[in-house]
Amino acid sequence: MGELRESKKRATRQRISDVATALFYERGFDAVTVEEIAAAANVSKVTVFNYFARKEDLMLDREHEVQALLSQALRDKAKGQTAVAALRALVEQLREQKHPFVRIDDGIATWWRVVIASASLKARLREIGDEAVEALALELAGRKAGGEARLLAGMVVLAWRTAYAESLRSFERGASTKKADSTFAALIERGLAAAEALEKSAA
Amino acid sequence: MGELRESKKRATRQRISDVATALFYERGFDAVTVEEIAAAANVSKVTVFNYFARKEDLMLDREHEVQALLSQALRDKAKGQTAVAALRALVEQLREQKHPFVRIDDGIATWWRVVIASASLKARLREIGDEAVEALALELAGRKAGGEARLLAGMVVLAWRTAYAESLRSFERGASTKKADSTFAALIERGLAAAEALEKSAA
DNA sequence: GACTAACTTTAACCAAGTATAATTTTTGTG
DNA sequence: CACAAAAATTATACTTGGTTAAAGTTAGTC
Repeated sequence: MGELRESKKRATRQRISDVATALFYERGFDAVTVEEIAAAANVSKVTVFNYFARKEDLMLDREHEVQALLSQALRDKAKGQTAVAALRALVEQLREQKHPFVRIDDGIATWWRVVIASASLKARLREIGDEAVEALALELAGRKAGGEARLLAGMVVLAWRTAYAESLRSFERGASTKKADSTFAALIERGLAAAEALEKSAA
Repeated sequence: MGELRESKKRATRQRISDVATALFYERGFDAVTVEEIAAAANVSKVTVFNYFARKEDLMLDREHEVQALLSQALRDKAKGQTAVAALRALVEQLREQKHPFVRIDDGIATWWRVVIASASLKARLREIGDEAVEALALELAGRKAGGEARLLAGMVVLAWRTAYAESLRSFERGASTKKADSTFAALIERGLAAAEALEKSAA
C-alpha cells in the first residue's frame, strides 16, 4: 500500500538534496538560490520547501541526529553509571566507528568549509545545538528540566562543539586525521571531566 | 565642529529605536515591519538600515555590551588572580549595581517576553553570545585563542546564559526579583566553580 | 474505470535587505 | 554671505527566502 508513492517521494527528496549539495559545493551556500535548486532538480520551488522547511536544512539535514544519539545514550545508561560517563562512552563508541560527528577527513572538512562560509548555516547550527541542549536537559532531569540539568547539558554540548571545532581547525592547518582525532579526544575529555565534576557535586 | 550634525544623528537614532521598541512591545517583533517603523519615525526604510544593520539590532542593541564588560574585567584583573575569579568579581559588581544583565524586574521581564517570542531575535542573541565567547577566549589566551581558552570562555558564557535564563523562568513563574536574583547567583556560581576547576587544572 | 486523497504546480504575494542615483542638509572656507 | 565639498537622506527598483491559495496531476481503492 502506497509503496510506489513512498519510493517516489524518497527519490525526489534525495534528488533535491543531492542537486542542492552539489551546487553549494560548487558556488557556496549563499550564492545558490532555491529557484536554481528547484530547476536543477526538475521540481518547483514550493516542492523544495515542502521537503525542507528552510534552505539551511538542505545542508544540515543530518545534524539533527546528535540529539537522538545523546538522548539514546542516556536511556541506555547502566544503573549507577553517571550520565556523563554514559555520554563519554557514546563518544568513544562513535570514535571507534569513525562517525562524522567525531571525526574529520578531507570530505568532511570540505563540507565544513561550505558551512563555515555561510552566516545563516552557522546560525542554524547554533539553533540545532540549543535544541540538543534542551532535549538532553530534559532527559537528564526526567520530566522537566531545571537549571542544574540545563547547565550540565550545556556543558556536554559545549565540550563537543568546542572539541570538534578545534579539531577541525587543526586539520585545516595541516594536521592528519589521526592528529585531529587526538585533539578532539583530549579537548572533549577536558570538558566532560568538568561536567562530571559538576554532576557529582550536585546538591 | 560637526556638533549639530552629531546631535541630530543621535536624536534620529534614538527616535527610530524608541518608536521601534514601542511597536514591538505592542504587537510583537515579527508582526512589525521595518517600513512601519520608518514611517512612524518619519524616516525612510533605508535610513533605518543605515543606523541598524539588521532589524534585530533595533531590539538587541545593548546586548553587545556583555562582550566589552567581560574583556575589560580580564584586563583589570589583578596579578595572581585567576581569570574566572576576575569574572566572578565582575558579576558581583554588576549585581550590586542592579545591572540588567544580572537582574530581572517587571520591565526587564516584559522585554524578554518580546525577545523570546521571536525566533530571529533568539538566533541573533545566540550569535552575539558566540561572539562574546570568541572575544573572551582571545583575551584569555593573549594573541590567538586555542581550544582550552575557547572551552573556558564557553563555560563562562554558558554559566551566565543558563543562570540568567533560569532566573527569568523562575520570575515568570511568580518569584520575586530577590528570589530570581538568588537563583541566578546560585546557578552562575555552580558554572563558574566548574570553570575555575578547569582553569586551575590547565596543562 | 471512476473516485478520492496525496502530491505538485502555478502564480501572486510579503518582508528583509541591498544597490544606486538623485536630492537635501550641514559644514567649512573664502 | 555665498558656495562648494561632504555627509545624510530619499525614492526606486531589485533580489531572495518563505507563504498561501487554487488548480492540476497521479497513485491507490472500490
